[in-house]
Amino acid sequence: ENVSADRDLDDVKSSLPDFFFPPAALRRQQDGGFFKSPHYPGYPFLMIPDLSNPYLSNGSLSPSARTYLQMKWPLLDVPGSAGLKDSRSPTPGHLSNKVPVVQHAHHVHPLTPLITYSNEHFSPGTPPSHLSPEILDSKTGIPRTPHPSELSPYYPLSPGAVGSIAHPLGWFMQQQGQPMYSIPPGGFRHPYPALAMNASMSSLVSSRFSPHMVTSPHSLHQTGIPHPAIVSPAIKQEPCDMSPSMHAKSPVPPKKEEDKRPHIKKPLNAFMLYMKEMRAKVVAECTLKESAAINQILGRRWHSLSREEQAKYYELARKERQLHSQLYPGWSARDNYGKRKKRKRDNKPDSKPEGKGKKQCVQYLPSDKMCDSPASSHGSMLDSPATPSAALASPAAPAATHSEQAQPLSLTTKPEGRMHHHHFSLSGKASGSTSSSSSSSSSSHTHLSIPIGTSGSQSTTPILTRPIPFTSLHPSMLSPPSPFHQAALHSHHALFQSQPLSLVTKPTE
DNA sequence: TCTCCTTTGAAGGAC
DNA sequence: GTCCTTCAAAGGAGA
Repeated sequence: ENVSADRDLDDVKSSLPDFFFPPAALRRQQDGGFFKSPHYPGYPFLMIPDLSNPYLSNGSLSPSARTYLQMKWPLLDVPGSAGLKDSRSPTPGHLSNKVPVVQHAHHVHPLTPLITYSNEHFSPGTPPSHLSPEILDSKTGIPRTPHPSELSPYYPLSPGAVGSIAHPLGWFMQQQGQPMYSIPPGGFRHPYPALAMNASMSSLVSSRFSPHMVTSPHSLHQTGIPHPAIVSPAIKQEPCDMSPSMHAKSPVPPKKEEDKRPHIKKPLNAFMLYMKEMRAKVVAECTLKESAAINQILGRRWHSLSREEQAKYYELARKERQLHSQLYPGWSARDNYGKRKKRKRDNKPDSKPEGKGKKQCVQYLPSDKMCDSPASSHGSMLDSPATPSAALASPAAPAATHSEQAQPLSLTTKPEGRMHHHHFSLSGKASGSTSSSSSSSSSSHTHLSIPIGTSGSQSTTPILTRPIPFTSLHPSMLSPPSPFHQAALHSHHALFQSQPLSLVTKPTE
């Protein structure tokens, strides 16, 4: 995966000027080859068990965190007390775009290592070395403006916008080459007190971008918030405040105060984070291009992840939410309701099975289209294996799904999420996730299942799916069952022994 | 141009 | 506590 990820990254880099991505040799020189070969390119510091505060008050790594780091990344040289790359370190962490993680970890905010733009990091005066707006060119010795990726790849500048600020997760998203959030081109007037950018913050932001960026017509509003969760109205095509200059040009009168609110996106959940990271890889491996199909694959892969792997993303998501809540104390997910075009929903999952659905009963991943791989899973495969990973990885993790190995004729759980949980859940907590997905995509079941055995009745539509044998799957699509999975499978078998095949029927009207 | 599709997870409202 | 709904990302497909 590392090779693949590096390759992807290199591909991206190769398309950019050397200014942005110095030659590998130079990079190695800059980072001293310190982290040139991380075992895992992502989440180096987020995987630390003692996430609440993996670092000691003096900035050094706590023993437990150090141990974990060493275990997780054997090649990672984890200093004992001097700290990884201490903020006082002569080697700026941001010079390494490989493992930015470490670069931020040492000057971690007490809350989380993700917060690099809390006030304490924006104190007036000369910013610390790791936040220095300039990087000495190793060739000329002349200070140069760092590339966003060096600051934080997580918040690459959006087109025409300037206002990205280093995001602690930047390294995580770098491979995708896309910003997690964007800043309104014209900035905005934030509705939340916590969004106010103080002078030091503002100066830092402006100082961290090259002149042409700062002088962009869409330069960051003085009171703009350099957080990526705020989406550009230009992109989202949603009502949003504009800078004075924009107002001057716009014949459209300012809208209602409420409409001026910037669109603050929801923080990404664990799966979304995973998707962002893995999408490119799946796309590369598979000939499929449709996101819906890719997402199906990703969904399956997600379930095939080990508990530890998922835990990384849950933790990452947790940090992201934490950060988000700090930045936008008054924000509520409800605020975004109705911001996007109302999705046409069928409250009754089957009111119109073949109704407007454009792709009803269409398998995104037909069995004969193996995308030379995996995923190619049969649509029905999507119902398979199950791993209690998620359920155990996080308190909020959903219950496990079932395994086709244990259940030759597996049931699509989409329409009856709750029921699904009741039948297959291996954990006590049955989150609403499954049902939520079913509700949000009321017709999703038809895409993933092979309707069979309708018994000639139109009144009910047994949602049955016939899983594909593992042998028909591409190896890369399925992870070999880990001991954890095996244990889960075992439990699952037990479950099924006590509850044979429960047909989930979908009443139609 | 806009919406749908598809995935999981989080959050909030209703009951 | 349970259930339901919406949104977060992504980009091809279809209207």
